[in-house]
Amino acid sequence: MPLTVLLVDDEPLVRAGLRAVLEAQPDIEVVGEAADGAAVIPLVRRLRPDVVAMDVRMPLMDGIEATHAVLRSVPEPPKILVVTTFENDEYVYGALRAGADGFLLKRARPAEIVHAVRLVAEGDSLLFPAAVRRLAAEYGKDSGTTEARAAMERAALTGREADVLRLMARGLANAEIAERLMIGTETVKSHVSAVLAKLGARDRTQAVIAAYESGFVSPG
Amino acid sequence: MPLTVLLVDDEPLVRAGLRAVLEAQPDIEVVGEAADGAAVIPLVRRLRPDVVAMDVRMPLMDGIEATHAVLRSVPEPPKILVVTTFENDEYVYGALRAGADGFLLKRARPAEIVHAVRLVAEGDSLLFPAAVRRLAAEYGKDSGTTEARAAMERAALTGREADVLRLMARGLANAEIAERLMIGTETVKSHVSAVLAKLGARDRTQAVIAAYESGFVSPG
DNA sequence: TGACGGCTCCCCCGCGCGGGGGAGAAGGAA
DNA sequence: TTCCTTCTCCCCCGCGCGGGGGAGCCGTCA
Repeated sequence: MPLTVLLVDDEPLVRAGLRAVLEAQPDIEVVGEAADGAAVIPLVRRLRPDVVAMDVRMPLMDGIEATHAVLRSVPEPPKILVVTTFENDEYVYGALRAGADGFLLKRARPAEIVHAVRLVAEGDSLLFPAAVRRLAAEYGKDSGTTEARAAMERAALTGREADVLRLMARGLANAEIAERLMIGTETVKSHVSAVLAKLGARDRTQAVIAAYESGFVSPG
Repeated sequence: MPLTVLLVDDEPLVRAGLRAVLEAQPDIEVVGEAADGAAVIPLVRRLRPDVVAMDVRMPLMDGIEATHAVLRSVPEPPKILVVTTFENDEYVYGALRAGADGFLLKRARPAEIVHAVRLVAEGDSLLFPAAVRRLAAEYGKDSGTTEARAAMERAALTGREADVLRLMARGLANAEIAERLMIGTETVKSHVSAVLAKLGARDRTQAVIAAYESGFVSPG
């Protein structure tokens, strides 16, 4: 009996990616897809998947509400694996509180994705054990950084720009970044300018602030 | 090359149990044992284990301090798997903040124990990802890295310098800070220079990073 | 009374930063 | 193929930033 998975994401591309990765496994079967949280409940009722891989950010009904609904829709609800782009997504905490069983970063490697699906399917308590769940319950949330995070998403930095921003956020000067990345300082300047433009920042300090506020980098 | 594990627990019985469970695996080798956190560092230096299974509650030096010490003892520190009896152990949150990679309940089944060791060894980000780590930091209320916070305290900024740093951390230029504080730009420059000198920062970007890392300002 | 620290303001000076251009190479998509 | 993005590197130029000085005012404390 294969491990059945239901994919829920508003982006077809992401669904296709997940499907490709998961179907490559002989014992995993993607039994359905949904583009929005509102469409999930009937699908869960009919397909009874073992795992629901759910995006947190979706139109109409987001992953938090959908998680809530799914868990109350059937007597033996599927495991919920929350899919997100940013580690410090406020929505993740919300989903956790709603009863999600695990979460997964979109930039995870294929092996990690498969791994995560198997883990939640097994009901592995290492993912979101009660202790962590309690943490989330007591977490005050609503920090107002949603704007910053949205801005960071809209920015759509390229890989190299992200590299540069990470090093900027560690206090490195252009020449130091160039040395670290083994490229010329003029190249670094180009990337820095691109980052500033995309983030709407006037100087590197504002860019670094945006990086912190959006959770692109985290203190500690 | 087997997966090497170092056991740290004040109870010999627990160590024996873990050893029995882990040694039953052909690819896992228990390379050493310690009865207290204080004894861990030299062992880690000598044995270079892949994973340290560490009890949080121990005499002399507890698992939190020990985790801290281990992570600073060698350039490529082992993964720390925190072992605890209770799920809601406050010490677990402390260990998490100290940089532990995963945790394990003593009442876990043998298969789960082996599973957990393998997971942390693989560096699986599903255990304690940054989001959960941040959650723990939030929960503990004391934000910021301990070192960074200590540095900020040592800096002993004057009231005005603190004002200026706060505005710097909001991305304001010197002229804007001057306007906001109703003082001259030259005055602001004086304060900025003082802040940089006290924080050991080379430029305002590094100062702002220090402000975030120390919890002087918080995202959101 | 003097000494000290904090806040305020001023000067000069070097330089890294950021804007505005342009341009070639590589690789994927249409 | 052509088109586009990404990454790479180059030029010039203005300017804000930060360092190094100095200085006056006003409190507190010895």
